[in-house]
Amino acid sequence: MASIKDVAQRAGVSVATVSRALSGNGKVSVASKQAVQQAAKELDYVLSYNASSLASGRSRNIGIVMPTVSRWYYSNVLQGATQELNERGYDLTLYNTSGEQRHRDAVFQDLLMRQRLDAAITVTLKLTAPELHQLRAVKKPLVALGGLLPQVDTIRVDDFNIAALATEHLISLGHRDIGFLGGTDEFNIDFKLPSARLDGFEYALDQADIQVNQQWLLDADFTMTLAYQKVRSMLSNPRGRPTALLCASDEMAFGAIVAARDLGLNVPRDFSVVGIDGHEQGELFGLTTIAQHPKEQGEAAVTLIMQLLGEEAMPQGKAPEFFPTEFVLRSSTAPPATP
Amino acid sequence: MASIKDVAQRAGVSVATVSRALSGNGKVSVASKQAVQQAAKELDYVLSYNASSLASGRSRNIGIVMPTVSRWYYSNVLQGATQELNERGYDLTLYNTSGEQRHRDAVFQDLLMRQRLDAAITVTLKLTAPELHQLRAVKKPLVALGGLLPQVDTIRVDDFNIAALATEHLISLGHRDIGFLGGTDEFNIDFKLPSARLDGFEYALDQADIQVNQQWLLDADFTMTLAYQKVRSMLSNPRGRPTALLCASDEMAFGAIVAARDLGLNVPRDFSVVGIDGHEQGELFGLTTIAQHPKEQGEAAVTLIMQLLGEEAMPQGKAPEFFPTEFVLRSSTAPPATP
DNA sequence: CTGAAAGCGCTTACAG
DNA sequence: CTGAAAGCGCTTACAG
Repeated sequence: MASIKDVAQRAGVSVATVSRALSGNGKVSVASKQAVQQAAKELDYVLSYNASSLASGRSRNIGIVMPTVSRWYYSNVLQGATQELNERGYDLTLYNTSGEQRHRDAVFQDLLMRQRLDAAITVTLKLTAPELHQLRAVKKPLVALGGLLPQVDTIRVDDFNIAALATEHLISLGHRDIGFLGGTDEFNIDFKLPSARLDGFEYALDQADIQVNQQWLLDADFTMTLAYQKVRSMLSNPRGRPTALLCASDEMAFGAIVAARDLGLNVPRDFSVVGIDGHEQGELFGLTTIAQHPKEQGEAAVTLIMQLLGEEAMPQGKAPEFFPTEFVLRSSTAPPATP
Repeated sequence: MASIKDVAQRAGVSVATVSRALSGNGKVSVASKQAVQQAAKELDYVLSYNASSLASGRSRNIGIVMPTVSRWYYSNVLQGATQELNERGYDLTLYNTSGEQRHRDAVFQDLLMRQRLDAAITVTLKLTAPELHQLRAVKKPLVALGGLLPQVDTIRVDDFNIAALATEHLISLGHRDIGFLGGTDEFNIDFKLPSARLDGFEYALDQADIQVNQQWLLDADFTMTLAYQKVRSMLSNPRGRPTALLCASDEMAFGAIVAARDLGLNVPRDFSVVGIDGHEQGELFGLTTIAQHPKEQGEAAVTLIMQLLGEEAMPQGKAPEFFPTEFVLRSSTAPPATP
């Protein structure tokens, strides 16, 4: 591999001039610049970023840590973040904490600790105290997406109010028998969000003087398949079923809709369903939902990182506390059929 | 930040010994090792990977380039690859070529060219000649997943035979009026796979002396939503509709099934549907499909990379030409209703 | 605008 | 088992 020395020699200038010509830092005469560029091209010169980073102290590399990448929310966050970063000439290094504990430990103890990053983004991760300590030891900017980390800049939607709003929508349509399909405890441990959504749901019911029916409080793993089973079972209960259901994710809402249909129920006439997410497939299912725009959340995290790195101006005024969401009214909700 | 010098000083040894103790390369006495580890811990020492990589020539960092990450196939490949890499103590750097051309150029001209990688994986990318030249200039191992790159180790499924097999399944059930829902030209340009699937479909029909009905050759963008529209339109055609449909992706097959149901058709009695992918939701839709295990493809790509890097032993015998797939028979296919 | 030189923080023959 | 030292390939004050 040609190094900067080879280029300098061929162009008849010093390595300092090559560095300046190629990086754009500092003044270089047009003639030198051209000579350098030509020499670099002829030699297929490729800059060593390790050397460059070591010398300059900047890596132009951002880390992102998430519990999985193969789910809708995460892959969309990643799509947004990677596009924004690549566009700015930054690399994105991906860390996945899924799998065994040993695996997660490796990420925090080794991978993230190697100073290759200018900053890091964590997505819906609840870190242990030692993990947070380790992350801080790197002394780089940190942004949390979705989860709430102590003393870390956070971008997140208002889960409580989203759930309350969706519930109020159902109540205002006339529903009083309303179920909730949230996440299992497993998810609450890591993400904390399903419980905020449940809280919002219960708050809205309480405000309307409606009792929560414990039988209609379900949980699943955010997938369509398990949601289908749970909802189908609930709807088959001969002792009564709700007329509406709030789901903590759109994919679970799809499962709920399919389950209702398979039982011969008409959605929304016999059974209303609301989701939370804004999944593309929601259109096909006619799903009423609250869109949270994960791709834009990923972009926003990158923008915030750039501001913390001083690469971009801080916005004037105070940052909004919550990332904006949007109520999307479609055909899966309607007043309950009059008995 | 504490550097290796600080650790050496505190532990009362040389930097060489610190390096050996922490990396595990070379012999170190137990006493020295303990002193070093303790000093490192007390100082919150974090290794600089840039310095380490520069000195050793190895980055322990693999690049992966894909056209998007927010689609089922890609996010699963990524999930498999990142898990395998993290487990081996490797980083994964993600490049996304979606978006504007300028963006794609940036990835190939700048990001990938910076020698930060030990190797790279491209996923279903058809590279231009200059792009391939640039990638080669880096002189690192390269593995192609899904696409076929000249003179590059490739992992891919046998698209032609998969499609032929699925088609033969329908023919053997008694279908003769069979449609195909593939990818639009846009996808063929980048990926090349939809056309291989179409070829396999046509081959199977030809073998059975069945004429291809051009009216039933549809294309979409691999999403459920557009597939729904296309299939619904085809099924509504008063001049006749097929009794079965092969879809080049499971998500499109879901759209097809929903479209048929919305028109009052029974799947599979009135209309059989086969997919290609092995999407988790297939179970819920009862979709007969051919599973291609993208997560495992991602893992296999990593294993191959490790072999090329000499980190793992090459397998004995010749590598199989194609990545294995699996026929999954469920309830979306049946003999056509007798007219 | 340009070059010589120090320095970024490691790894690794080399000699002992 | 250990240390002194060269070297990895850049960037960037500094002096001109």
